[in-house]
Amino acid sequence: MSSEIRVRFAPSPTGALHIGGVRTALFNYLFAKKNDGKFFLRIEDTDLSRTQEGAEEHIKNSLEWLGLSWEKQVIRQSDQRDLYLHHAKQLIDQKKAYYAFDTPEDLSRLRDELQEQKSAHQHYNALVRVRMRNSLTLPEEEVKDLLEKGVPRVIRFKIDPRHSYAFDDLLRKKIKGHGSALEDKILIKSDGMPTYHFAHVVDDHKLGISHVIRGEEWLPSTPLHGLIYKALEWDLPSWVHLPLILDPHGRGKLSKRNLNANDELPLYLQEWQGIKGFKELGFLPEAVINFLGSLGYRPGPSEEEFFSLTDLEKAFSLSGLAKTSVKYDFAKALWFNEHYIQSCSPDKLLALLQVLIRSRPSKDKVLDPKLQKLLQDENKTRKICELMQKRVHRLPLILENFPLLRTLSEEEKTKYTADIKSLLHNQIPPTWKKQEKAKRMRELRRVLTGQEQGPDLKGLLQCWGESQIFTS
RNA sequence: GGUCCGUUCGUCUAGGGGUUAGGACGCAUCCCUUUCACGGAUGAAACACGGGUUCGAUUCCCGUACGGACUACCA
Repeated sequence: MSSEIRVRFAPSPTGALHIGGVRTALFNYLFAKKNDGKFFLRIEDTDLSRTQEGAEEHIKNSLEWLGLSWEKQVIRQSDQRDLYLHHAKQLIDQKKAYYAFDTPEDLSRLRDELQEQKSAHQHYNALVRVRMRNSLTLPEEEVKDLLEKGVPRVIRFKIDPRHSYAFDDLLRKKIKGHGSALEDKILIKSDGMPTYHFAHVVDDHKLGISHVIRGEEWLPSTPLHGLIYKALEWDLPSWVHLPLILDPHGRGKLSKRNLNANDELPLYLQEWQGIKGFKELGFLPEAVINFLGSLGYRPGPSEEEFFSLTDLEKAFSLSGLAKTSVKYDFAKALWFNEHYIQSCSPDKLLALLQVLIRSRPSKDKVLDPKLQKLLQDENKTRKICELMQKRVHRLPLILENFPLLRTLSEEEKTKYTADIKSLLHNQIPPTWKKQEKAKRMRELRRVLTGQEQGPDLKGLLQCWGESQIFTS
């Protein structure tokens, strides 16, 4: 076979794609791009009960938003259950796997028992299988009978406890495992669907995957996966286990339940079941790429902090990957986004803001009528962008933080008209003494906006325009 | 409990047998400015611990501690 680089991202459609998964997808994609390889998407929907409506679309939309493209051929595991069954039966014929008829109650009793005995390894293994109901212990006739009657059964992989095994991980040293610490894992569940362990091996082989780049949570089961490859007499892929993204305090894997309710950190790229993602919060895809690409990755000893997807595609190397898990630092994500908002051209920023205004969910706060009026004028909108560009780290803040115009009392109008008119003509009012400019400006800002601080006051006045200021 | 992985400022990291251990985020102070922000400057802040190996270890080896992952007919 060829030495072509072929990688895949294989999420389960059990919910929204979260940023840990996105990062895994990103590194797979980059590795493929850098090496002129192929990047596949595979939907791992072997657990029918957990598959969620819309999740597959959500995953695809998220990747698309970031600009990650995948091979047209998308594999869905639920479409090919016969394939897995075929290979599992092949293993049974070769005595490398066996049928097991234990009921859930049997297994639960077993677990309790092993726990009580404080057994070193609390597994369905070589020590245990000899006293359970399976095709290794039951008479051949009875097994045949049970199978014919359609009694629920699973297919388990037979682990030889006497051997120890070692496999390579490109990021680490050898991954070592002892047969005695491994379990006779289930390959095919009683509903006929394969487990992850079996399905992904079959599919990765079929797709000719050269490198399995996935999260570190799979490291402990990699010896099992290697053993399955060997049992099937297939070539092993190279493994790369990416360190995990931990919650901000490093207390555990980043997940919804690990976050405090008041953390308000986005976990998704795009909205899912009412929870806003990076996109809805006003992040640019460039910022998210840069942020995720800097979590556990450095392009080299360069001190450059900013890189685009294209930069990464050109330069990506596995040697830049860190071995240590990283904490989710949202402040850094905001900083990247601020940078990319600041570097937008006026046209681009205007376009982004217009998309935002159009897609604004109705349940969000209603905009101030005066602001709304400004937004109907493209030149005014452009001015708003100009005034706010250097002041926000998320797009919607351009609107949310834009100072509102107070309604002036008649008395105030009389008092400030001359000053306002001067400033509208870009001139400091002639009646102001030089040393009181700051004081006057502050006073005027307070009168007009009710705030002590904000964007350039002259700019604000010109944006609002004379008629709005006085006719309200 | 068992198995596996990891440990450089609070966070992301660079580095690597001899360095003033470098950068970035965040934080603080100052400058700029009509204010805030932006920008600029400066500052505080790290090699988990103990043993080896070595002339010398933060860097290599071994332990310990700590952290994380896994331990489902979930992925």
